[in-house]
Amino acid sequence: MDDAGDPLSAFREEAARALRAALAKVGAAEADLLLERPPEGMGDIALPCFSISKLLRKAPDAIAKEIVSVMTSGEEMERAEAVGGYVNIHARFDRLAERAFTAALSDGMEYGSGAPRGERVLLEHTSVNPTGPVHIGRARNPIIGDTIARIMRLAGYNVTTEFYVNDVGRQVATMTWGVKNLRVAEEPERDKDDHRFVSYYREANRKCEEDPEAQAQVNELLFKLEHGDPETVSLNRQTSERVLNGMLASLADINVHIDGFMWESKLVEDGSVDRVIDRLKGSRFCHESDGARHLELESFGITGRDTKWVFTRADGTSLYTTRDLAYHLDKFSRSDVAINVLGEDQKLGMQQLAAALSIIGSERAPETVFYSFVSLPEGRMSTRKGTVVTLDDLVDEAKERAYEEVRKRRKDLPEERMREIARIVGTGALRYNIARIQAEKQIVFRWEEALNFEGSSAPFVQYAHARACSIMRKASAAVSPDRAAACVGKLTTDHERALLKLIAAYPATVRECAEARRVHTVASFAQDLASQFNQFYRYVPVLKAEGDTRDARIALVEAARRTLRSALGCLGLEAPEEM
RNA sequence: GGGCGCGUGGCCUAGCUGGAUAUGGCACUUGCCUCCUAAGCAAGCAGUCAAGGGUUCGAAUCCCUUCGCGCCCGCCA
Repeated sequence: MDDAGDPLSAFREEAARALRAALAKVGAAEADLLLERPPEGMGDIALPCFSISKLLRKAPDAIAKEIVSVMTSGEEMERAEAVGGYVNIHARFDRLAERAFTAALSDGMEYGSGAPRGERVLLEHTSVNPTGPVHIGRARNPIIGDTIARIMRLAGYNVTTEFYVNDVGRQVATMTWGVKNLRVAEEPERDKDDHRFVSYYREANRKCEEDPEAQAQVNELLFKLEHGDPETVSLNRQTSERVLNGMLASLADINVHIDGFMWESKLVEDGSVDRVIDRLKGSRFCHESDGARHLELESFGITGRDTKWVFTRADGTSLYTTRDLAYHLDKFSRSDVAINVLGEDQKLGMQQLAAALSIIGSERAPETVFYSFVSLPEGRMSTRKGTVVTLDDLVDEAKERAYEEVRKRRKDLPEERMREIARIVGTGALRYNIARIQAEKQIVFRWEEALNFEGSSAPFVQYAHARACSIMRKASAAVSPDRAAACVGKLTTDHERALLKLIAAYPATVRECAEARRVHTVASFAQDLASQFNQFYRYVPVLKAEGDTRDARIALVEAARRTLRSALGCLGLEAPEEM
């Protein structure tokens, strides 16, 4: 693996080698080398000696001291010390700084990039029913999905994102029936097809609840859909496509763009679903009752009231999960790693899908990132009931509030520029606020939190970037990597050193987040980096410094700027040059 | 009834393959713009890491029980 882009790797490897050798010398050659990051100011890498203590039957601190005394020195290490049962190793700052500057300031490759990897990653996200506007209960999906894609791409993975369009199910059929048979008087809240058609969807649902005849008609439409009745298929495709386009416009507003689409109807039309059904029928887990077929999954660790997994209705038509099974087989044929971003309500479904996959002999299973729902203080959102805050409303409100903030401080800017900054800052605040929280935690949506413009927020990070840009504009020229590396000795203050160390940690952070398919750690890294930069900015003059010191500081600002921009990019946020 | 997840200062949150004084932010109080943009910086206030038990030299982290919240257990998607 190519670690040229990671300034810390040489130090980490040297420290690991030295520690392993030292462990052998003290008679603990077989101990695991679990290294961790010590607290601020206590070095750059640490070996806890507590588990070794069991092995050697000695006090941890005695072992730490012994290890330190037998450790060899190296190019990358400054010193090792024993503190409270830990061996803390400090990196040689100059070496680290040289490597960081070389990696961060070289043109042609974004800082943080990992070496290209061979495997194809197919990342499915969002995939919501095209029955109405994207609301914030769903908005977590595109934000998490798009951010994972960006992080993984930077880390070197070959990622394609895909949206699975559920255009053959009952929900869409209900909407299509409504569009065809109902007349909805109310004007849509917005002149967009997702907002327009959701009224028909809601009205159709209401009708179905009170009128069995309407319900029967929807069922008939559903049957025609699955049996390829041209007129029905075409009308259904038209409505869902129009709603989908409305949703995609909303997603584009928060900088989410999807590479490809798979229409569920295609899997029905091209026979993939029938082939899957045939394979399931041949399984010894397959049973039939009243014409419907199901798999008995009790032996697959699935528990509850019912362990049946139904895959064909009595009329022979397929169900959502059956079609999803066909979709997964298709995904496997096009990728080496398949990742899904799904709401936590899909957990059982995914477990069943994995069981079904193994039953039909697939060696592969998708990897899934689950997230909990965003709810309102008054409870859960529902498209059908209309208790939603739409993404479009949220984006408008964010831009409006950000505009007020811009106007407060930048009266010098032309209107158009103020609007542009407000857009960047406002939509950024939204994305950041979702991305910063661990996927499995529930979120209760509150306007004042979603549109927070200070502290742990996108604007905080963007502001640090804008400040760095401001310095770079005023500095006559950027500093070359070689020139920067030559004056690292001038970086002597704690503020400078702490900032540089954070910058140096960026590539490893990106790599780890990509591997763990984790988003929120990049958000907190960005926050830490911005905070450290702001302290540096406050206490360390750059433009007023002279000679090598000035060049070293300009190089540090430029490295910070590039790192901030890249981290913002991972989060799908724009990096404004002024705010 | 069963399964999965979450529960950290008034509010939001990090840490959770056990380990060094539990991380940041919001709110609140108080300082800092003749100085590269104050969307900033600094200081203060604030914690029985849901509760109880267990394992361990050591538990926010692992195990058990209980409580609270969310999600799921459809011939819906």
